Amino acid sequence: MKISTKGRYALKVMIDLAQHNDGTYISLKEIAERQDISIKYLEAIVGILNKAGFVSSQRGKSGGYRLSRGTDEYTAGSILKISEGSLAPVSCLDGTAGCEKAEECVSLPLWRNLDRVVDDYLESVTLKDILEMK
Amino acid sequence: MKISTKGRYALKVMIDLAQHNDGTYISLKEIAERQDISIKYLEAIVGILNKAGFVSSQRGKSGGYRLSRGTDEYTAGSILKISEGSLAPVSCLDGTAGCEKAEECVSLPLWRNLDRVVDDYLESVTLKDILEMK
DNA sequence: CTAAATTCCTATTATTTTTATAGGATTATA
DNA sequence: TATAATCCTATAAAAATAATAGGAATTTAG
Repeated sequence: MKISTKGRYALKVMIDLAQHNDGTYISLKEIAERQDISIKYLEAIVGILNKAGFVSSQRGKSGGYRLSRGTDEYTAGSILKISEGSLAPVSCLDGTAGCEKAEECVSLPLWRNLDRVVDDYLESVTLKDILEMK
Repeated sequence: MKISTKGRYALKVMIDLAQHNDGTYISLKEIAERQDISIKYLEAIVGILNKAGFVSSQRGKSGGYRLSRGTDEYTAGSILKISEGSLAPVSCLDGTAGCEKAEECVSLPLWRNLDRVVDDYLESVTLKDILEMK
């Protein structure tokens, strides 16, 4: 039940951008040094956040990334879902697919409830909240 | 954040044994057929449950497995933790290790809370509850 | 008694997913 | 116009997951 580095690093990037949220663009070089993650791997992760509109980018010299909304407008859940693809504990709850044996599956209600519990919590926490947590 | 087949199958085995909980020993052959999982893979999974004392085994002809306690004495969490090893969303919350940068880690409180939320839910559900869920 | 059916044990293999790295094209600015 | 950045596609390395294989040990049913 682990969150992969994609999700963890995506959250770190968002937190880092939030901590340097002064309207200027922050380069991956800076983030990579602060968070101790390679620039190349960060490129892949920030690419996802960028495509999803979670960050704005500026190419070229002195370019970089910045948050595109206020820190209270991102939930932990939204960041993790975008970067991980899905947070569902079993793949039959991913997207639209759904298992054929869903009707008769005795375990499914448990997984559904677990999914709900996780989602409820992660959607209740904003990036702003995370910065203030201790 | 997926539960692996180890955890899913372990739960299936426990549910199957609960559904045939008449004091007799149920062979892996039966369970394998009902749950559509290979006997060989089941052996590995039930081995874990057996070592943990979750099931009792009887070797030899007409042997098999049966629950060693009442269905209300197993939580979903205990079954999944034994089979998966850990349910923690990040490895720094596994066992005793702990990350060196824990003090300064801005994400950690979120992961701790998520771990708590998951654990609270899964420990609140018993095998008996699962059989009655819909 | 003994053949059959089962658990138990240790390796090994195959597959998939995760975790990156590489190289260079494109873009904007200082 | 050189430099520093994002962006894009492909590839590789490592780790974890999922499963199989072969046979030893055990118990019972006939």
